[in-house]
Amino acid sequence: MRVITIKDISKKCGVSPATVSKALNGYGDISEATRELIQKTAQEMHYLPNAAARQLKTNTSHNIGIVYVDQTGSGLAHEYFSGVIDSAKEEAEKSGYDITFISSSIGYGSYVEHCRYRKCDGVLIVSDDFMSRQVQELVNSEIPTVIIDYIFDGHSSVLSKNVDGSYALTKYLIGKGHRKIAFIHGETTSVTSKRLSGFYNACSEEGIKIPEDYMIEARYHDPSASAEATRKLMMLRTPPTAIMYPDDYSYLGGMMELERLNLSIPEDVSVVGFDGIHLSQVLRPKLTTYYQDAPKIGKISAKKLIHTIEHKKTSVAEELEIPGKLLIGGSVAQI
Amino acid sequence: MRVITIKDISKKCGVSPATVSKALNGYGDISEATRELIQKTAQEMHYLPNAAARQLKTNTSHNIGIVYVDQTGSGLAHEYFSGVIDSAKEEAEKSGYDITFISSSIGYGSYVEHCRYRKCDGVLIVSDDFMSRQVQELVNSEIPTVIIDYIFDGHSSVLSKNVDGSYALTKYLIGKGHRKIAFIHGETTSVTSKRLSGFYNACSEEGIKIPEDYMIEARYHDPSASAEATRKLMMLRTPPTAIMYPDDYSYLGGMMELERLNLSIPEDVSVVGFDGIHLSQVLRPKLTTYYQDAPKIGKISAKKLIHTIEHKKTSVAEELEIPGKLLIGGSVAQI
DNA sequence: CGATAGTTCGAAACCGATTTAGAATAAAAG
DNA sequence: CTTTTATTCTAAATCGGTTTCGAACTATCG
Repeated sequence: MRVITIKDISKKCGVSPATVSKALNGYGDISEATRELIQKTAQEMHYLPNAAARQLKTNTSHNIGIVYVDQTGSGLAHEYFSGVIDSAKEEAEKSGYDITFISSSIGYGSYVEHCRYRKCDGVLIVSDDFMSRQVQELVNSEIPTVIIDYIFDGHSSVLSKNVDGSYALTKYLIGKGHRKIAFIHGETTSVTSKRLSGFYNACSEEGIKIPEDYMIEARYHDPSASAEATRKLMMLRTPPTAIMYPDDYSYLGGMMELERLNLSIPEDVSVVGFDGIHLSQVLRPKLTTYYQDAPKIGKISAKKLIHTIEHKKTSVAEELEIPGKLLIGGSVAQI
Repeated sequence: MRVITIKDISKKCGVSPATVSKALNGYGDISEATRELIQKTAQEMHYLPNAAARQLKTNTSHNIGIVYVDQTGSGLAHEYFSGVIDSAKEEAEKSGYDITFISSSIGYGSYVEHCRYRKCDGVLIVSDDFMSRQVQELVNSEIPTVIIDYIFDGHSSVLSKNVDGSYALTKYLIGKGHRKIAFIHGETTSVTSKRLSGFYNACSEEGIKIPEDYMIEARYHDPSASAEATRKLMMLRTPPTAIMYPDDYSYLGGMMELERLNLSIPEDVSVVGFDGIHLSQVLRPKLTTYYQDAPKIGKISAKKLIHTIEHKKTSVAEELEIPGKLLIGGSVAQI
């Protein structure tokens, strides 16, 4: 049998299509009796609204785009981002929104155009590269956006309590007796500057002065960049006794490099990460790191985005900070 | 300014909307001159077709659904599945297909209904649970499907060369002198039976008889199931010298359990996994495992699905086997 | 009882494209 | 110069809903 449309129901019920539409969409000017009849009939006939028709007329798709750009090319394999996306998806679905990936812009001029073509009601931006023209253009477009792990003025962001996280890690290291602490930090972004200030706060509280060559920039999620930074650090006249990595994934590069240099963790050098992905907890020694609550971040950002979509006028931009947790492993030695 | 429609272009060019549509879609009955004019104008005006309108009329969405069910609840965090999905996405986008997640059926009766509502031209099924009614229903629907890691009669599947993989692993163990090999294998599925036959082939070639209690079923991607199985195995009067795990992720459970039992790898017991996810290669010792070419699997399945969609009548169901690779780590001892 | 208000419903326009069937014109043939 | 054929274009229907505005009817009120 053909696909059931609103017209089929209207015939069966002896009412007009307009009435059916209203009955199904909870309009007030339909009597209880006909509403029930129509709903029952729709059920019986396995009626399924036509998303395209609805979208065409209402100009909303109940679709959320996810822009996920991963410069390092490891795809969805980043556990942290995967976690965020996955839980955002779940949350969105609860409100009847589906997820469409806007990762690529092939065939369209840009992300914005891709979103417009698919009429995404809103977009979640999870990216490694917020500086790209395409992302900028998207953020400045008419499409509601929520941004993960980055701050754009006048837009809502969701991120971890980065200051706290990095502060906690630093404090922990200091508590273990470390004074010569190196920080391999990510490229300059709003997140990085927060982590830096957490770091400096902790240091200055303890009266510790960090030499300049202990601070090295290395791209997030890029093990080889962190490997190189690690090498540089350990080559210094006075190498650090502890290294903070931009993230757990990057730490893998450091780990390998230390292996190559025949240095063992934590005997020769202590390390901490950031993210608390599953991976970090199965390494030996277990990595001491700051857990970012990816599920919560995803959930909150979906909620915020949907709220923004559905209350365009009243909704205001917010910067939402989600608490994480210090995970203590065995990667830091007492000295 | 408003969104540009085909009508705006038609006005500007002094032709009918019909002509514009045809010019833009490569119909033959349009003169070169007008076609060029129209295309240029469309460019200039930043025309973007309305996906909904097109979909409504043509009844195709250029949208591919991905059903990803993850019973274990770890979401997209499974690196293998993430890899498959990610590369399928990339491939699909090359052909102008977008990806919509059909993971949930909340708000719809079922996956099929969800797909029908969004008018997915086809569906990629990546699941932990192919026995579920919903998946069955979807596979038996009118919607073209390609299935990852499972075989449904009359449908296309893409999977690794499981027989070879498990054969290679077993052979490797035997080559290292192992005779007492236990196999913690996944639940009964087409994939599992292939892996079992690869295993038995290798064993019988070498004249090795595996006792029944060396064969334990444990759910795929369930570390705790594998942990329990590991415990059982090591409690046997004559425990195995080597254990094969259903997959790398499950191995983590085994790893922890062996740690708890104070057994070291590979000195006390040798282990191998299956999947070759990144994780397995940063563990120490590095896990010996069979790498499944997730990117290739994703790519091929997207290709096959799109081909099926675009050549419904001529396309035939295929079972595509993608070769993987034995990754030799340090988790197997010579005895 | 006529006027007014309130309920319930339907006609019709509309969203933006695609596509069929045929019109108009030009070119070729007789 | 008429007829045929090819070429290029358009009118109009259509996809399946939503929504406005008014019609029809019933109930309420003075």
